[in-house]
Amino acid sequence: MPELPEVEVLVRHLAPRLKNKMIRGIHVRRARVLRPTRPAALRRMLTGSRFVNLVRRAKYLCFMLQRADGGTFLLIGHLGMTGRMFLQPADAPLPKHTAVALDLGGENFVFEDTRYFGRFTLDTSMQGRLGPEPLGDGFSFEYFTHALKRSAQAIKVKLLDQSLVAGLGNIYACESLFHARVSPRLAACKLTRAQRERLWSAVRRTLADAIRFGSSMPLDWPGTGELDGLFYYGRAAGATGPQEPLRVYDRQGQPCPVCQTPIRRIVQAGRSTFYCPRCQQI
DNA sequence: CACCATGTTCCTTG
DNA sequence: CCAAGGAACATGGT
Repeated sequence: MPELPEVEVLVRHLAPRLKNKMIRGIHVRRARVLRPTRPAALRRMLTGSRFVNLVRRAKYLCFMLQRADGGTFLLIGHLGMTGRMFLQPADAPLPKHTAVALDLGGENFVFEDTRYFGRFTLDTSMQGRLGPEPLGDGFSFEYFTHALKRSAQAIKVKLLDQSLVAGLGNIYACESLFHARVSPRLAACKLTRAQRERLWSAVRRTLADAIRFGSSMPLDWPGTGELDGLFYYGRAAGATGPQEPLRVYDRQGQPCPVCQTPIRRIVQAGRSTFYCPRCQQI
């Protein structure tokens, strides 16, 4: 479900709603998502702590908490493929695939994840392996050029490498390559300067546009509404608005929005890639 | 039954 | 040592 834009929109939604709230208790229904933190350790740290801030790093949610004694620490969340996080009234039943729920008094903060690939942990070690934020200053054109220079791997696969640039997933990697008119099969070191410039810009524009899109409508955070679809941005009941602006992802066989050539699906590094074979030639 | 799914990590192979 | 590929994780949809 979540790539950088979905996590960003979620963080903006949750941050003001969690700020200063105290955790009264914690239910761990699926200890696997805590790895390597143990349930007792998480309970000891969280119970009695308050949320002081929430920020996004790549696809991770970084909850900053403060204990009663004043000490602060980080809780790291990741939505995996199917995770959701939302607040619901204390008397509402927890969803079937609730992994963790935090008792905030009048409401529960729920981490629900059908496939349980997500994380809810005190382990921060993955942060050191992440590349720069694609929308930040660290992801300069010079950095991008240097990072692609010596790799013969397909550019699509490189865009999914979180140590190169952190936050792109399968959807936005495909969409960015389409916007840049670069073939996903092109070896990273074979991109021309013009192609690198287009792709560098397209990555940033595609992500920024998705954040804007996700921010522009009321969203169905628990995903229980009928309009919940492929994407995190299931519209809240009764909401109207533009269609999700994906041009090639999950559209194999459908006409390219630019040239009408059927969109093609191939497999790279075990993941589907969608592209227009005419607009994105090698 | 088959195959597919927004992600990450681990293991094997070269 | 590194790069690349594949399987595993777990559940549900088509």
